[in-house]
Amino acid sequence: MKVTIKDIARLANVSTATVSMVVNKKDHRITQETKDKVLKVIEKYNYVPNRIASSMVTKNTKALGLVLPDITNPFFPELARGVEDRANKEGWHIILCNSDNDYTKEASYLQMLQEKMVDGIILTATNHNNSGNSSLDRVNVPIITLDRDIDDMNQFGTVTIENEKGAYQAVKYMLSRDYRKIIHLAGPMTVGTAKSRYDGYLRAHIESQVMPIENHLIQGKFSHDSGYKSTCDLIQSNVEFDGLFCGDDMIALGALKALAEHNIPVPSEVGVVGFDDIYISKLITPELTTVHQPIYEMGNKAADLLIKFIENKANFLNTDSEHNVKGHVTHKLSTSLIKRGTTR
Amino acid sequence: MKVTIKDIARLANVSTATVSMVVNKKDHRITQETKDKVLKVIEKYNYVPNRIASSMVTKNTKALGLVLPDITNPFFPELARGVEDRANKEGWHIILCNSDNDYTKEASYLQMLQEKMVDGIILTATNHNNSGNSSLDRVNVPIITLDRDIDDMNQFGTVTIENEKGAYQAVKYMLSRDYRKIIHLAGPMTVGTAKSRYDGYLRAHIESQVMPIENHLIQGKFSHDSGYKSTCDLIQSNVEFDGLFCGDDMIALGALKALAEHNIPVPSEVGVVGFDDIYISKLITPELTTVHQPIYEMGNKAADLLIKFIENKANFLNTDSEHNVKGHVTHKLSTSLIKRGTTR
DNA sequence: TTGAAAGCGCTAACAT
DNA sequence: ATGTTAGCGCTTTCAA
Repeated sequence: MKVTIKDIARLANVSTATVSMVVNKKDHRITQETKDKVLKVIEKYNYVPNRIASSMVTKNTKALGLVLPDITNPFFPELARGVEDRANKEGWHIILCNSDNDYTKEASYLQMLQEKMVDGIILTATNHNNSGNSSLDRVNVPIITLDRDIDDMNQFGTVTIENEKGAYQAVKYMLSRDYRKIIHLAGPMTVGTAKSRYDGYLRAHIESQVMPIENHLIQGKFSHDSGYKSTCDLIQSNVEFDGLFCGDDMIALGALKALAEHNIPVPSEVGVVGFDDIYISKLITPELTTVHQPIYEMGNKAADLLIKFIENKANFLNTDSEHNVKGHVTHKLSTSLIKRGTTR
Repeated sequence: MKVTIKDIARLANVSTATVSMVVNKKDHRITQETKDKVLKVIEKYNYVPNRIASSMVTKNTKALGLVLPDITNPFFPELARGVEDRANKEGWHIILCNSDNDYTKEASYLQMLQEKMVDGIILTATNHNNSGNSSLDRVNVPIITLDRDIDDMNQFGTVTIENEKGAYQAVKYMLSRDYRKIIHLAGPMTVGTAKSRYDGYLRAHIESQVMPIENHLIQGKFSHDSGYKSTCDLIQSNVEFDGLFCGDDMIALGALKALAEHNIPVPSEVGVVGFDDIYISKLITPELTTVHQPIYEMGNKAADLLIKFIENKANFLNTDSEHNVKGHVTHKLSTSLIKRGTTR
């Protein structure tokens, strides 16, 4: 039989109220004597407070839901770690959910998390194109979106990075290194981040007064296979190119593989640039030139904003965040170009 | 104000018991009519059942704790995914904890998880050398250890792989490919898996009647940096070797990097074999020859055993598991050698 | 400084 | 087929 607060109270000859207070360190006005007495009994009987029961009365669970596409994608573990570290610091814990970019799965997780009474949700959202009656509208706990911004307005905040600018800087750099025929191996244009990165690609060309080559945009998925396949096709089709600006690092890794298999020297003949700076980027040879995203920090910041919001230290609305009319907080982190071995 | 089961009951002109039954689909003997009526009110008022309150009375949370060293280490996301998929299938959810191989942190997570009333815990344990009065003894929920077996006997089960055999096969293969001076770049020998893999290395040599070269064992950490550094040192010191059998893939990746930087051709001059088969292994060029671990399946199996144990479908004690005297279940999955480009 | 007791939202045994 | 109600383990107000 599990020992409860009542047992401890009885065994220590005090009331449950007293035990509760010492357990939760709200014991300013409890004598050291009773405190010790209670603590001793707790220790002796290995009492574990039931936080579920606490939650019933305090109405908070100190639990956060973390919904992301797939923890197996190397981008997300670091994000998750950023979230977890911030959360854990003050005794919060996180419930991990993989949505697989599946709208239905996401919705069902969102429902589940609410039933579990999480105090807030951090969401890397699946496409919510069709605004209106989305599953997000039914969510009545604070929700912050991460990495991908979405149109739904139910979230109180968003943490993203400067996708357009990051891409712009990368492509600008490629052009400065005399790469002139740069193909963009993009992610799906339905995803906002993919679109923004393409915008950056274009702006760099325009500002540099270089005309992008014909059919420079190749849409695919954010995956190794996609990058590999696109690049093989490219090589087969005899399109002339000397640069590959990739929508993310996984695409770049796939491209590098294809290039290596066809004995095309990198960076001398073809330059390759990725996006994200996942840790694998610097493990390979040559190391990948890429746009660094502060992934860990993004997770950390999102958790931080969310927790502060929940705790209503409402001064989360300050300084370095920019707000829109609806009180929606947008926190945009900057990227930086990491020049490594896949560009000359 | 949040709408509760009472509200729904009142609005639908039924009792809370009825609402409870339809919400939980224990509605065999409720007329379709009342069911519909209740469902309509639920929908209309967007009622979200409070599972915390349910847990209070049912004494189960459908929550599992997952404690692992670091989700950021590429071995673990796949494990976590295996766990999550199995858990989610039947409505369980998981609480993710990163222990950083820190004993204190692990203990505090274990405590927290119990307070949150998880129904079970899946643990990739930090070293529990000093048996006796470990933090595990204080855990009173079912716990299953994963990947690393430990001496503590509180856990009801363990899921691991055949480390010795996997290593044995790998080294046997290297020898068969005429690599004769094989260095073992091992993980810390304090970790059981590292020790077993070294045992396999030795057995392969003995059986093949090949004498391991002097100073063939180099201990390090299971990390890229460690592999890189060890290999650089090796090259600098002019030790003659033609093979590197690595304690895990991260070490192998580091070794490959060092080799590439020193222009030592792989696999012609030096063969490299890893262990784990993390997905990165096949993204690099040349692809890494390695010992495949069914990582996802391990997570899946652990969650499966744990859930079945909790649900007391106690026939989890069957067929392909072997038991020890104390009713402890050990499930050992097999490895397989994946021959790729880093061996000739 | 400490205790008594109401009540959080729900389930399940029992009653009808 | 549906309703009544005790009680899960805790916190917190109010009283002593």
